[in-house]
Amino acid sequence: MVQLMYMLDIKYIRENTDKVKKSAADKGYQVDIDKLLAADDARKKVMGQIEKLRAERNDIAKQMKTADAMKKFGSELVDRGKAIKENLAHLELQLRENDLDGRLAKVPNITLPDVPLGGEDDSVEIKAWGTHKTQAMDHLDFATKRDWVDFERGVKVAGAKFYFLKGDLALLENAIYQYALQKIVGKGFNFMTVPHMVSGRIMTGTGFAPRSSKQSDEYAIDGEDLSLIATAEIPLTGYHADEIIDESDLPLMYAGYSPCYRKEAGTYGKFTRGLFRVHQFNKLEMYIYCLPEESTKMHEQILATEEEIWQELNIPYHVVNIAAGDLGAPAAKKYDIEYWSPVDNKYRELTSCSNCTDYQARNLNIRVRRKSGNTEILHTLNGTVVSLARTLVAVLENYQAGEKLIVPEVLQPYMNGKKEI
RNA sequence: GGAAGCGUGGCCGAGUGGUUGAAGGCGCACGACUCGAAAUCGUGUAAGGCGCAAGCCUUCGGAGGUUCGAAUCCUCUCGCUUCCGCCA
Repeated sequence: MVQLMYMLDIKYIRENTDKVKKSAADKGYQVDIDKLLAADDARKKVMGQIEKLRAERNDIAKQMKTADAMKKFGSELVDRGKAIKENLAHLELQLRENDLDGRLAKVPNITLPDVPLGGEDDSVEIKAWGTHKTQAMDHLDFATKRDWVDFERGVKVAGAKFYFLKGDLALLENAIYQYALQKIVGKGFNFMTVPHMVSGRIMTGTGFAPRSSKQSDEYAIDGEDLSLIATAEIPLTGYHADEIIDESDLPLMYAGYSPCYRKEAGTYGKFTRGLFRVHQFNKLEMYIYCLPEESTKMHEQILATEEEIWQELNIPYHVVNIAAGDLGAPAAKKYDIEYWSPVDNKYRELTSCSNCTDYQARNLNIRVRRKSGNTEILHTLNGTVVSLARTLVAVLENYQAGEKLIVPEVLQPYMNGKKEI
């Protein structure tokens, strides 16, 4: 049932070699496409020989079915069959050693035409909203003073970058969650809870590395084929793995809430203080399965929904079209929303939404059945509704009033009507 | 964790060594009937690879093995169900 599925279609790579090479180079990936194509050539050649032998084997089996033939040619056919078996074993070993799949897995998704070239600094601002505040107390100092957060005991219990949220700040996190959940359900997203661990196949299929110890940002469970999820995007992608979905059922819009576990190795520094970059945080994520021709439109819709939230929370932000060099392997295009930090006097990442086109879907074998009856790989997209820890940072920086913190108006219903805490 | 049973196409479900890539049903598509629809009838309908095509090959949870030949027999493995144990 499970076919060989590739990150990118070998046929597509063959027909669009230059485009694939360029996208990989733009993204900064080291992949030798020529070698990959050579491996595919070799594979095809061996496959041809194998198929010829198999055809002969099947033919012999067919002849053997009648008792007559068995009497007449029995031993002759059996001998030929035995010889074929040996040859096949030899050729099939060659095929296994070719490792085309392994090579294909390293090819990243191609980028869409309107993705800027270059690295992190080359991302393009496409919109800015709101009025910047010019001054505020550091969120960690402010929250620590109010006894709202305890990193020291987080360290004692689990290690650096683990924390406890306490009292009104913990309640405020819940209020943000409730507000965002109502918002997204109102938009027609189907809310679901998700497994917080996934198998290696789902992890890699979504585009995350499960346990390649060094680069991996994910926590793997020792002795099990399980990793802690880094985002609800991962189980939400796996949800429809190996399924064929009727065209009339698309788009499928899901929302998942989960803790997100990330090693964040080597990211200590000035701008990662406090709650901004931690090993565990809660996040509400939206996820869409759609027709290939609709993914661009869906991407804009996801972005619009994200913007609506920051406008209602009245937090100044801008939208950035992320440059190729800063895109992960699965994304064809990505928008980040960054809020204006009056503490750091710069924009800092708050949410992110990606169009992964057919990359994740191909890898996990998720297809659409067209009205014509044909099947086709569909497209997937993901976007942050709210990432709670970072949203708290943004609110803490933007809503200070002396010793107190104003509760954003849209959150007050979820804070028992309190206007400040 | 222990025991037993099961894993077949978009879905349900036959099939226990040789025209079975797979009966039957549902669903879906097209056609007929109808003013139109429902119902009914007819035809078609797994996915993937190679090939201009004819056609060939692969796949019956996964990986090995036995055999001239495997959905069917053996081993391992994963999943599901039921019973027992444990427990929120």
